[in-house]
Amino acid sequence: MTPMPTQRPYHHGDLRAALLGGAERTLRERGAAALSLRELARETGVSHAAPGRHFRDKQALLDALALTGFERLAQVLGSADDAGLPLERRLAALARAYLGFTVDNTALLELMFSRKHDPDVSEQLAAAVDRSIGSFTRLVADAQQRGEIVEGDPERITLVAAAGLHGLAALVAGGSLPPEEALAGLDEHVRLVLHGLRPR
Amino acid sequence: MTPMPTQRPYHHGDLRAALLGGAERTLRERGAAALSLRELARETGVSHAAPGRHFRDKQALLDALALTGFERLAQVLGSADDAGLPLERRLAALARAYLGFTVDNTALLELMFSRKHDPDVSEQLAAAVDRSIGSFTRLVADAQQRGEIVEGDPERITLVAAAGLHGLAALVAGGSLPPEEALAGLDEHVRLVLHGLRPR
DNA sequence: ACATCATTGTTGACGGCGCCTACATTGCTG
DNA sequence: CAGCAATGTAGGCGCCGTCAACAATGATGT
Repeated sequence: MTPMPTQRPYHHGDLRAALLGGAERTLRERGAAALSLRELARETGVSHAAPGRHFRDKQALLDALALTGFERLAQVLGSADDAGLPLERRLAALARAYLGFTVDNTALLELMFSRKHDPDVSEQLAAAVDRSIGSFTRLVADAQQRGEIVEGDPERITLVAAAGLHGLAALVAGGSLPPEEALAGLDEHVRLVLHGLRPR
Repeated sequence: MTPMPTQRPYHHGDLRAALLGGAERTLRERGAAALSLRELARETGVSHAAPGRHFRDKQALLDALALTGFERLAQVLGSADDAGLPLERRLAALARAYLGFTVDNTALLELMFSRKHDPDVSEQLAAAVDRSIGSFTRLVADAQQRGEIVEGDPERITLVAAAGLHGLAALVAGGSLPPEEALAGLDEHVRLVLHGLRPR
């Protein structure tokens, strides 16, 4: 008979998902630098080479994590966007959602924007990114159509609107800006982006 | 006699500086992940444990690099700031300097904002950061005094002005935004930050 | 049903890494 | 010029990522 009946069967069943889950856990708890494939394998209860069957190398695992990150971000932003809201409140809601995601997933966010991605996955990644910023794109398009914001290349406008937000997110993710401070000043931040720094 | 008269003497002379220089070189050429203390020691012509005499551990070396980065950034921004310029051009010059530094030192910039710094160096680091954003602080203070921008907490105003810029820098450093694109749209970006997205 | 084969897991090994300890050489200081 | 602190060397430890060879399993076609 098998030595230990409580052992999982030889085949795990869904090792890939288990690895991704475990990886995101340590990512959240101890950061990306602390992520080791061997430790991950140990925690998941498989041999140290098992992860290699599902991810060509460590970077492939990180790429997969980044991809799921963008998908979740796209979903968060998508459900936070309410086209019925007045412009300023609509943008503020999006901003709050984005910063909330950042605060809850700092290490993941760093990963998502870290440039080391395999060209193979870059396509999927680019698509996921598009879906993520899609909420901002829609907001800008709507507002322009209603004449509520300046005309001009919508892509650039979106970039201006999103860059400020991403700057805050990057500072928070990097530890240079306390999350509370970023969240507290958000409404004011949105107001200033819309109305500009010049006096009325 | 010594086996090889062309060899450096037993003591290097200024190993610490040599290590920092070599480290920044590989940082620039192959990124932070590719930086290995042993390889660095090899390239510098010392034994693999020699770096340990000057940097407690790898993170200490990275911290020192980040510190020099902030000092150089502060200098770049300082000499790019011309208090005599009209507001918009003055801000644009600062923005261009910041983004230029980012493009020329992408990996270093990532390091500078990466949160993993030893509390011991964090003080020095914070001071260097203050000197870096000092240029923006001064600009905001001057402009407020002249009534050229809105009143209110100068720190928050500075944050709004700098966050948009840092967002662009972070996207460039992370590889999500091509440098040319960021630089090309800079003037427009500055204009929109000052005047806001709302129509006049 | 069952042989065959692709998939998925295991074991063992290799070289590289960061870091530590013990020791060697050098420069400084009294 | 003796002694000591600073600086470099040699070797070893445990961990890492990756690879190759092998084992178990599940799926497929007849």
